[in-house]
Amino acid sequence: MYGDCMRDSGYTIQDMAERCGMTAHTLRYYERVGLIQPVSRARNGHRRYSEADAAWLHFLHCMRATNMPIRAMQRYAELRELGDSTSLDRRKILEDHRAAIASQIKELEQAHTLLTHKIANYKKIEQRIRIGGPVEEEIEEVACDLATAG
Amino acid sequence: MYGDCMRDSGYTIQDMAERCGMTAHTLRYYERVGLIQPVSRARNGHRRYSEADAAWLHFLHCMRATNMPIRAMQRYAELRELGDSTSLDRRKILEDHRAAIASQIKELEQAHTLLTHKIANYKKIEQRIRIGGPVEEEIEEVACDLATAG
DNA sequence: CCTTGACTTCGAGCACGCTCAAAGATGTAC
DNA sequence: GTACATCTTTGAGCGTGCTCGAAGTCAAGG
Repeated sequence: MYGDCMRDSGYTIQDMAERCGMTAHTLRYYERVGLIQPVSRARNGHRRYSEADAAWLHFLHCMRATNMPIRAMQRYAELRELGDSTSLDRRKILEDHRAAIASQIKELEQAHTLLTHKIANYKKIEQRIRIGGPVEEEIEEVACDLATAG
Repeated sequence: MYGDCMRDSGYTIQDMAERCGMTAHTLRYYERVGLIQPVSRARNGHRRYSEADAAWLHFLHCMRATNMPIRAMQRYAELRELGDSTSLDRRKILEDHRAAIASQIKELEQAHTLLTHKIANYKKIEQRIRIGGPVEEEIEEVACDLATAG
């Protein structure tokens, strides 16, 4: 396919997609919606991503992976383009998202605990089935009612 | 509105929605797609939810809140209807979801750390702005490149 | 009797975040 | 020069999970 002369320095969209755990489609989409500034091009018109692009895209990926809405990311990207004077607003956005992350972690941890209880309960039920004993849905009293609610 | 004779025992859909942090729309939707068995009715045809329904819906809510797909919840609900013989399959589903939760927590914690770094960095930048010093984007070397990538 | 309000069903619509298809350009290899 | 791969743009389409609107029922209150 492509030899050495069309490199024009930088990552191709495919390279970048692999590096950031996104698809090329997504990278173009992010550019379209303003999450990343127009990427520089090789002479043939193909995108060539820089290291700075890589870092920024990696950051975007982290934010999306933790459920920051595209809207918020757009707002952040916009402020970033405006320079240092927007530091406060940008920090606010990050602080809000950090809080959102904290509350997600809390919910996930609660569910994790619940599941651990329920899984233990299932193991007990399976044990009863194996030894042919009576299978009652609620074998033990667990901290949370939910462990035996299904 | 409703006096005493139409109670017919059980929570109304509104009560239930509030109790479980969902909307009445969502409760009907869950019933439609088989996440909950047809709910018993008052004589006027209105739904009346039992305590058992409440526990099950609360569980469903926990699973959805931690991003279990509706599909998986449907599968689980289906097995639940089939009784104890499906214990193993159900446990597998819960174990899979618990693993998914663990990996979400991991990702969220990483992002949380990253954000803490970035926020600290923004505070430094704001400090420089206040004292009128030179504002360089990267004031400190932080563990993660990303802390200064935007 | 008429209004009010909470419910019912049903199907359509929506927000989000991609994801893809079509048509075309360009560069490499044979 | 022909095949092939990789990219380009544009606009449309899709999967998920609700969310809503329309039209109707039913009981209570005035």
